[in-house]
Parts: sequence; structure tokens; C-alpha cells
Amino acid sequence: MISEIDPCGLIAKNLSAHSQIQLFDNEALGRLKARTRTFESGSYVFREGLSFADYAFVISGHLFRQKQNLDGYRQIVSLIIPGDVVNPENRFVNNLDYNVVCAEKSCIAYVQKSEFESLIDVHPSIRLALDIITAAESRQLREWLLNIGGRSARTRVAHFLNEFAARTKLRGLSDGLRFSLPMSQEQIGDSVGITPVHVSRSIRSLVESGLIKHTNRRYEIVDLNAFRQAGQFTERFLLVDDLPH
Amino acid sequence: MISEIDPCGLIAKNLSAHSQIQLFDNEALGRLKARTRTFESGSYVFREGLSFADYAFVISGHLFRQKQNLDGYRQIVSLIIPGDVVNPENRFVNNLDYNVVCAEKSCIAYVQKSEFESLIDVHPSIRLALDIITAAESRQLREWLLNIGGRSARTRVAHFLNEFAARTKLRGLSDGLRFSLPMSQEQIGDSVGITPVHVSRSIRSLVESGLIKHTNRRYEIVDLNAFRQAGQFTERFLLVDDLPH
DNA sequence: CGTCAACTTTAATTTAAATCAAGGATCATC
DNA sequence: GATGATCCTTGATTTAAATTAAAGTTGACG
Repeated sequence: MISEIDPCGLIAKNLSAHSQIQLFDNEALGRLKARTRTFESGSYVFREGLSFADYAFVISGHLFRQKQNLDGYRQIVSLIIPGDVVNPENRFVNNLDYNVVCAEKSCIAYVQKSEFESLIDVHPSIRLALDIITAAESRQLREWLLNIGGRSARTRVAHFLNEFAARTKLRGLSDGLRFSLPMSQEQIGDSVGITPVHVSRSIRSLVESGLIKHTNRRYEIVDLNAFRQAGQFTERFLLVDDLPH
Repeated sequence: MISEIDPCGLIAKNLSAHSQIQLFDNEALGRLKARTRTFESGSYVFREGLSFADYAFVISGHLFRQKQNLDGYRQIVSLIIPGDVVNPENRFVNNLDYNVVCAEKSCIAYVQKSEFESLIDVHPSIRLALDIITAAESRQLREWLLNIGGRSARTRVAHFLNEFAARTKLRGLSDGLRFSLPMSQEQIGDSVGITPVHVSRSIRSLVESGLIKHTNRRYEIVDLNAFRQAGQFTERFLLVDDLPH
């Protein structure tokens, strides 16, 4: 039942964000059988290299995808927010090239591979939604590359926070201005390629410029336009706006 | 005719690298009608934000995908080698979030969107091949993020060269040890997030360590194991090795 | 085959970020 | 509400890479 796996309709919201999902598609989503599992903060939902079988959806909690260097260096390669599909490549690939780690206590719904893929076969719009989610993920990765490759620490952090604000707003999880980000500054640093000490300094600089407010892990954007400019952020490619179908 | 659009069978090689492509699929590929076009070095094949309609395949020449910062900074986000699909997301997305630029004089084959998608509908293995190519592209982006995010300039350059050697070998374009890379050191720097001056120094350091030889834009790997180690490179995720189907 | 433009190398200097280190918060737990 | 662990802040110092600059190559083209 969807009421079990998706009490807030977040997954439906995710799927329908890019593609036209009809009502009966939604109902079909709701008939999926899912078992849920809760993970503590810091625990691994998937491990790199291991194979997986079921589709995993985030009911609640924030997670991230993370790769490891041989020398122990950690790079976070994307954030996963409630409503996201944890392993959209499940259809085509047997093992992951990254770890999935909980930033906080999280609840994951698992749907059997065969069951979900039958659903996809019957509902082309759900398949298209998944395909587009995959394409959007690639865009985000390229955006991160641009962010890490050529910007100052302050700009990187601002971009990161902007993206989080925009994504949670799109998903209906925040108003786009106030949000809490359940990540340590070390984890933010691992996301944008700087040290935690410098994350702290970058945030302070953004606060001192009057762009945001910050206490503990809560953020409030004071001047959205200026803050976006500080992060060279545009939400142009967050969504796949022009659909060919 | 395939003999026109793919004289060396590179595109078939690309498609069949990940997925089981049957003989009759290959023949169907060969019956595609394509018009070819030649681009000079430095010219744009696609521009960010513009929509596109046809599928583009690389017959010859190397190209790269490139994003631009507001302040003019350029980040190369992936290399495109002969046999690659230039715009695999064409099925799901109407406009690109990156530019496609020729690193050298290149020949591109265009296949009409409708024609190629009819082919996909009839040949599930070709569709699967495209899907897997997309998944592999995401893996490569994450690998680049790890490379840029947390490694020294020398390691980044070594990783970049290793990846190029491995990819061209897989495609049958080099023996994996000797290759010419048609990119300026500025472009290499734009790929790994360092300045061209530092690219020069990094290459010199790799040469002085006896790992590679280098003249003009030709490279020769002297000690493959040591060179891979220097770049923290593993080809584990270049291919999607375990197929679920 | 000489000229020019683009690219590469090398050295000297500057700078942004890393590192090191110590003092404060915050939070979970008893 | 004390205790300890984790996280955050801030300053002092070091370092890797950027910047600047100039000389040396290469290669395209007339």
C-alpha cells in the first residue's frame, strides 16, 4: 500500500516532477508491496561493489552516495533526500560503484525487483519518470564537477547550500529559505572538496556578508538572489523542463 | 549503411561492449540511414541549452563535454571518443546542460530521432546497450568527482591519462600503452581542475619518475602498474561487468 | 622556408586552502 | 545536571597550487 511505503506521497511527487504521471499510475504505485527498514545515522544502506536486488526508496531521512579513495579520502558524490530512488540504475547494473550512507536516522522502503519492473512494463509513464530521474542525476553530477573543479571554497559551499534548498523546496520538504541540513561540516567538506575547517570559515563568511543565518545545522537564506549569486547557482538544470514526449 | 556511418565498426563495438548484441541487431544498425558532417578542431557540435533532435555518433575524432561558469571558468566534464554516442539522453531530454566541443577535426554521423527510436523499439538489446551506456556515463562522472575532489595535481593528471588509455584500448583505438591525446595542456587542466602550468609540471614529474614518456601530445606508459598506482586508477567501473539480464 | 600564433616549459612570487592546535559548543547518556 | 564524545570555531603556520612572466617549441600557412 502506498499509505505504508509513502505516507507523504513524496515518491509520487518525485516521479511526477519530471514526467506526466496519470492518476491510475499513482494508484498502481500505491498497490506496490514494500517492506520498510530503519537505519541509524551513519549506517550503510548499500556498499560499493556488492550486488543488490530490490529497489529502495527513501521514506524519511537524508542520505548520501559516497566514494572512497585508496588513501582513505572520502568524496560524497550526491545527496539523497526523502522521495528519492536510492538505486535507479538497478534496472541495468548489478552492483554499485558507491556506498549509500545515512546522514541521519532514515526509513527505506524496499520493493522487489521483479514486482517493480512489472509495474514499469505496464506503466510507460513510470518508466519514463525513472529514465528522466537518471538523466537528471547525470546533470547534477556534472554540476557538481563544475562546482568542485573551478570555484573558491566559499562559492562551493554557497552552491551546495543553494542546491539543497532548491531540491528540498521542489520536493515540498522546505520553503526553500529555511531548512535544516543534517550533515556535519566534515561531510559538507567531503561533498565540495574542502576541509571541515574551511567549511566553517566559508559559512561564517556567508553569514557575515548577510546572505544567510546559521545556528547548529539550521540555515536561513536572508537574501536569496545574492546568495544564489554567491554560489553561482541556477536551478535551470535541476529539473528536466522540456519534455520530448 | 553501416559501411558509411561506421566504417570501423566502432559504434557497434561500443554498443556491444556492455550488453549482448546479436548479429541481427548489428545488421539492423547497419541499415540505419545517417548523414555525416565534419567539424573543425575547436568547433561546437552542440551548445548548452539548445534543443537537438537527432542522435549523433562519433565516426572519428575526439571531443569533450564542457560546462561554463558565469565568470568564464570552463570545466570539461567528459571526453567523447570515436564510437561514442554524443547525446544518449536524447530519448528523455530536450536540451543539453553542456557544450560539445571538438578537440580535433571530427566526423559525426546523425541518425534521425524517430528512425533510431524505432530501431530501439524493435531491438531490446540495443535499447539495453544505450541504457547501460548511460549508467556507465554516470559512473564515470562520479569517478571524476572523486578524482577532482580529493587528489593532488599529479595524481589527477595520472588518473586522467590512465582513463584515456583504458578507454581507447577497450574501443580498440590504442594498445593501452601508447596513445596520442589531442588535447592542449590547458584542456587537460580544465578536465581535472588545475592550471595549465601545473599540468606541465605534473606531466614532467610523471616522466621524471619513469612512469611515462611524453613528446608533443603522444604518451607512452612505461610501467603500467606503477602508473595506475600513481593515478589511483582502477578500471573496475569503466565497464558494467555484471549484467543482470 | 620564414613568419606568426598557439602551445609548452621553467622560474619567481603570491595566495588560497590545508594543516596543526587549542578552546568552546552541543548532544546523548547515565 | 554532570560526563564524555563529537562537532564547531578560531588563530597561527605551512604548503600546494595559482599567478605572473619570459623564454623556448611546435606547427600551420602563405
